[in-house]
Amino acid sequence: MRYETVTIKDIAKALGLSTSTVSRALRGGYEISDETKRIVLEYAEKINYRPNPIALSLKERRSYSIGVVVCEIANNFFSQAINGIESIAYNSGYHVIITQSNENHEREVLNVEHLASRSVDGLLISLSSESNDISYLKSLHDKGLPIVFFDRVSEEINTHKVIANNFQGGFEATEYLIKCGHKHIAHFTNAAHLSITRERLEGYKAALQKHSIPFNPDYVKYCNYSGQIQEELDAIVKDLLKLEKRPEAIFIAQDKISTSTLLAFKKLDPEYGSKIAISGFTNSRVADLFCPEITVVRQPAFEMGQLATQLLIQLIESKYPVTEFETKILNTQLMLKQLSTNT
Amino acid sequence: MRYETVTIKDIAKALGLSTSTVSRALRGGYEISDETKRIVLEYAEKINYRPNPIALSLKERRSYSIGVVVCEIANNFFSQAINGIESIAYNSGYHVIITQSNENHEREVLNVEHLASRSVDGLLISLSSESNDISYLKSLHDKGLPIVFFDRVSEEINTHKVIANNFQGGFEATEYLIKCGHKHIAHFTNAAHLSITRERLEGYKAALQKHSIPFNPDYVKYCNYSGQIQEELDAIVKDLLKLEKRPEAIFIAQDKISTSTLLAFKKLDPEYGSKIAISGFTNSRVADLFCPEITVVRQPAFEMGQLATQLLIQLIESKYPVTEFETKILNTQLMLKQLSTNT
DNA sequence: TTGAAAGCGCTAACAA
DNA sequence: TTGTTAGCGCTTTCAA
Repeated sequence: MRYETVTIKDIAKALGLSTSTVSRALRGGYEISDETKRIVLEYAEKINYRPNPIALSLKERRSYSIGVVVCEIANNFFSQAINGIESIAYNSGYHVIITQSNENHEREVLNVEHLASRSVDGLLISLSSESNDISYLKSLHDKGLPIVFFDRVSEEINTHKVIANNFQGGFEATEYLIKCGHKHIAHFTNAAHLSITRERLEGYKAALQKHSIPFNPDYVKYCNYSGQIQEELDAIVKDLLKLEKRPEAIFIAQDKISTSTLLAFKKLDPEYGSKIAISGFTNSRVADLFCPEITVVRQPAFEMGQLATQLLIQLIESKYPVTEFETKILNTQLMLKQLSTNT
Repeated sequence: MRYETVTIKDIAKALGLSTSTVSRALRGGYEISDETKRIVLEYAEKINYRPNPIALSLKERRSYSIGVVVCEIANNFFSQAINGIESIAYNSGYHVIITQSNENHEREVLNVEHLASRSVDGLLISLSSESNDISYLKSLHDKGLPIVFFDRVSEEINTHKVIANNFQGGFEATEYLIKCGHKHIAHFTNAAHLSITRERLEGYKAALQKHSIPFNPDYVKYCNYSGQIQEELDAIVKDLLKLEKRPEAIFIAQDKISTSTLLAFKKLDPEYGSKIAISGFTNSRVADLFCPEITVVRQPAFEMGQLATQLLIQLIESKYPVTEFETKILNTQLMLKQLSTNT
């Protein structure tokens, strides 16, 4: 025994009742006298009785908790999404268990299996950039574990999905740069196979096409670690600097890639770096403070977390197997600068 | 039943053995024939058997998991500390359950009680700024729950503590500003009663005193929500702007307070804001990118997380009640700018 | 209205 | 070497 806890048995013994009577009194069963109920409740209150959720989980095969897997929590998008998740979960009586994959497939699998074995009632997941093969998830899903994808989703599993309008975000961010007069626009993005990567790239391409700017594959750079490793961006920026025609602008598809890019420029060619125009996905509060400034595409992270959680709880609490699934697409927002006199 | 799981019973039935034999085979007990062991292990592997940790927790009254309570995960200091925590915990066979209090006492209590009732084997906690009364923690600690404080600690509970050298950090950050030639130096900090607030304030005062600069209480501003609420800083900056003698510099004790301050200046008086010298505690990677730049005091967050976890696991696994506790103080680092030609 | 007993998955003391 | 049984905390038939 690790440390003292009051159990139903203690109450039963103290009151000269059976455990089942105490149990019924505690959960307000109707087949019990008001008097007994009162006595039990009062005593339980007095000794600060708390039911043991582990025993309940074992019995009910559920835990009133939901598992969350994201690649990293030190990311404004995910931490905001998690706040959205918690806001709904707590109000619906669920606890939230947060885990991070660090963009590592193996860690993702470990996390998911741990969550599943701990009887989470459902799973919210944004895939790691290494996760090509998600058969491990599929088999859990097939066994009946409710799963809702958000942000980085997969076609391989048929369930609810909540994503930002990545195409729109990519399109607007790119078109903004075009409207600023730029024609040579690079694109730094995540690992190639991720859903968000594809969608944002499509938006980028569509904007170029609309304005009759040729697509140049040399301008597209993939980051397998989503900007978490500075060296990755240093190498990419070096590549860029070697190009015959250096771009005048970059559309960056991810928060950390943006900041790592700025840091790389600052280190490798601050002169050029201070002139280049950048637009990018980020949910940072402080992007406004950066030099150079970046024009921000913001995702409704909090709402995405909320919505994903609502859908998940719906799945969990559904009396019948759910067979109709939807993919919710929430609009991104291009944050245009206030044209103030003092910048 | 939520979803299909293989149990030891299934294996026993399939193999015509008793559950205890299977159990022993699985956990490699010596009192078992190699043959039986082989058969069981092979079959378990084949059907992908996973022991049910909930049943284990119920039986052993422990869970091989540790609970973490921080005020917010969207904070570089804490997310780095959590990475340190996870690095040690995983290697020692523990899982980590992360919760956030949002600087809210009630939420902190809920989180801790949930963690405790879920049989976490120990607790790592940095107190919320609202948490004056920690008797709820004390009673858990008295019942035998191992607790290690980090960052924001309390004297009321006698246990291991891991903190940064906040005095030193405050002293160096302030003295740096003094050496830059500033004499009127404000100090923005957290809620007054937090340990980190006291310690950093002492460092600030000591630096002033060393350089014979009088301490002006009007220059010290407390943020009860640690900069998480922009309005709080807007109000403080407004106050500052009204002062007869505006400070030329500010030492800021917290990450979010720094960024919220910069945003407030940008909004309220960008002219003045761009001239003021700022030094502050932050573990952000991107502070270098800010305009104006801030001189950074960095805490060894990752190492603090690691150390706290090592101490906690030591407590958890100790065969005897531990009565000797220590407070580890890790040095902060003042990040001086490379004097480059191009800034 | 209350109690006795079984069972959730697993381990371990005791028996065989 | 293997099986039987009790028990972790709780709920829930079934009996009284």
